[in-house]
Amino acid sequence: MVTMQDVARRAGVTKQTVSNVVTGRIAVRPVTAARVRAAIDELGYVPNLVARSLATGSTRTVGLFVPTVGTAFYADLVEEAEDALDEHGHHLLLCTTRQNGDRARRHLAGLTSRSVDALLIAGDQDLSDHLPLLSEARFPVALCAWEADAPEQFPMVTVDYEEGGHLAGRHLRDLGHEHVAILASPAHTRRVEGFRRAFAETGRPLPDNAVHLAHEPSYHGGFDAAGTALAATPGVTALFATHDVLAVGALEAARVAGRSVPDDLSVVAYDDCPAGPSSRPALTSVVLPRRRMAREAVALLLDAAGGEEPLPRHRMLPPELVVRNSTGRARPGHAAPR
Amino acid sequence: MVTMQDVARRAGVTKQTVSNVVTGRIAVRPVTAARVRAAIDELGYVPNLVARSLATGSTRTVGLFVPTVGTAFYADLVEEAEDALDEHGHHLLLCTTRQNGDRARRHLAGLTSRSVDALLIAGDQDLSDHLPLLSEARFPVALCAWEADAPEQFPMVTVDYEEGGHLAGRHLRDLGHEHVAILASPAHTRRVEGFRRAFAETGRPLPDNAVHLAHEPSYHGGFDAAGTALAATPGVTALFATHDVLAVGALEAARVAGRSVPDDLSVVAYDDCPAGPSSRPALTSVVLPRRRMAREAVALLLDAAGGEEPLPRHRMLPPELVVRNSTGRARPGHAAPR
DNA sequence: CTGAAAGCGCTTACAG
DNA sequence: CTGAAAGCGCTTACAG
Repeated sequence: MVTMQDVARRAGVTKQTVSNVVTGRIAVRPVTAARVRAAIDELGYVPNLVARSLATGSTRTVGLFVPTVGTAFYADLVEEAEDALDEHGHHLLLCTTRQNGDRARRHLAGLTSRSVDALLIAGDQDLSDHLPLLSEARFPVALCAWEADAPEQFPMVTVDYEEGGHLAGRHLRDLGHEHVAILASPAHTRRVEGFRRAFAETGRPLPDNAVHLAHEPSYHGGFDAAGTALAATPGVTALFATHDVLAVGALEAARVAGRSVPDDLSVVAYDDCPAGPSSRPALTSVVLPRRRMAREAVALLLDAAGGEEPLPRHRMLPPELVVRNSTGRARPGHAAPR
Repeated sequence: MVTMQDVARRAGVTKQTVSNVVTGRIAVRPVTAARVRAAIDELGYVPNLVARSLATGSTRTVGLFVPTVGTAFYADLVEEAEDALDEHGHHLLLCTTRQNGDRARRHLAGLTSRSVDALLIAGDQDLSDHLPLLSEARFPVALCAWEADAPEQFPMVTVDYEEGGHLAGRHLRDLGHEHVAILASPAHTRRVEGFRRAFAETGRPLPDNAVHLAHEPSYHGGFDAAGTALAATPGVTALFATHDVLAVGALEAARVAGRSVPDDLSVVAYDDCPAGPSSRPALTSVVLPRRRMAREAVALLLDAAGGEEPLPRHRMLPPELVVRNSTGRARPGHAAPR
């Protein structure tokens, strides 16, 4: 391995000067700098970042916790975070927590001993119980894609999940739907709240039993929940699924039940995934600015790593409703009498 | 930050002894060890891995290059690699190359200066042109999920892509299909070769124009290619898509063309993705042992990082055909005369 | 089994 | 603008 010392010798200077031209921290006379650079090229010198890290305390590496990388949402988030990090010369240490508390804990220890500059935690599904542990982290921590109650102590950029639900509800309401069912994953309380609000604010709140919990966040979970919902209340004219995969299952359940979408039944989804636009019919869905969120979260994190107090500490990005072909006007004939 | 020296002072020993109990490299008298461990707990000492890395030369960190993390195949591969790495106390530096040669190159430099122990490159889509660069890597490199010609110099574990195509072809052939079309991504040459072989070996090779290239590896790419294929040769009774997403698009194209699957048309896919089992009808598909592949690749890589020569250097895992509901017997009525 | 010394490759004040 | 010295927190022979 060729070292800074080797370059110095070759260029006829001291290694301190080499360090100066490499880091650019202190200006070096142009002729000298050129000689040093030539020596670097000739020798193929590559700075040893672990030595630099030991001296400076910074590794230019950040950790990223995500529940999984197997959904379009988190896959996009990871890729965008990586891009943003790359632009700042940082690298990414990935940990997919996958509902495994021990792994998360072990990784946290690993990140600590590796002296990462900061840690970004995306998604609150797995980490809620580890929050106390995080207060002891020796590096800045930031949160993103957080749907549950946000711990005040960490900077965060997230999405207005509740407003997303509200958009979905208002859309259905404006289309004249009165009898609707909700297919929800247990963690999606905000989305459900927002959806309910859309109906409550016109004086027609949804009944408690409008919600049907999916036993798993998958096609089958959606299929089963939709089947139950349709059987329980035949008068239902619209379905709100708190996640796209649930909606795809719901589409099939509708077909099995002899309901045609959107004529006999409207379906609105949440968290746009690739299957959404390409399913039949294409799903109307709440879409979250996940890439933008990842990018802003990284900026926040890097600010914190640089010792700056990020302001504002908590950002909330707005969702959007993309109307496609799975929703239409309520057809009175199908609504059960109140 | 509490250091080894602090622990030593507290325990009344020298830091060398602390090092010995932490690493376990040299045995320490039980009473002493206990005293040291107590001091570690009291002080909350965490070993500084970057200092250790500088001294030992090993970072217990490996790099992973994947084309993307946005498909089920690579998402699973990443998660499994992470698990396998975790079991060996290693961490994962992720780089999704996304057809961006500059990023890959920049990351390679980053990994070099960070002194990773090794690099795993999954997928040959983006890296083929960077191979020469890799020979200069200062750490072991291993390959996996490699469909193109394998560079001999690197250890590798991959899947028999050709045999996967052959399985698909034999399945269709055995079902009596004679007039088939192939919807392919340009890079999937092995899959196509294997598929052709299944027909050639019975003396009825497929015509050159049986292949229809998808303009992009997506639902739309599959939809368009299938539309073209069906229009070009109305006598076709079966479609082979070299990727699941293409097959999902093909399913819709079949519907538009008034062909019902599997009665009027059989469709077989490749590279099982979640949409496969849940599409209508569920897709018959070639499935690759991606998790097993990731795991074996990590084992290979860690062997190499440990200085061992991995044997065998090249492993090829067998694919499987999962028969679901998108394939059935050829119905003579639909086949055009030869 | 324990202790004193040198070294890993860099950066950071501090004199010149 | 350049050079000599100390230090980042560990590990690794090497004596005792």
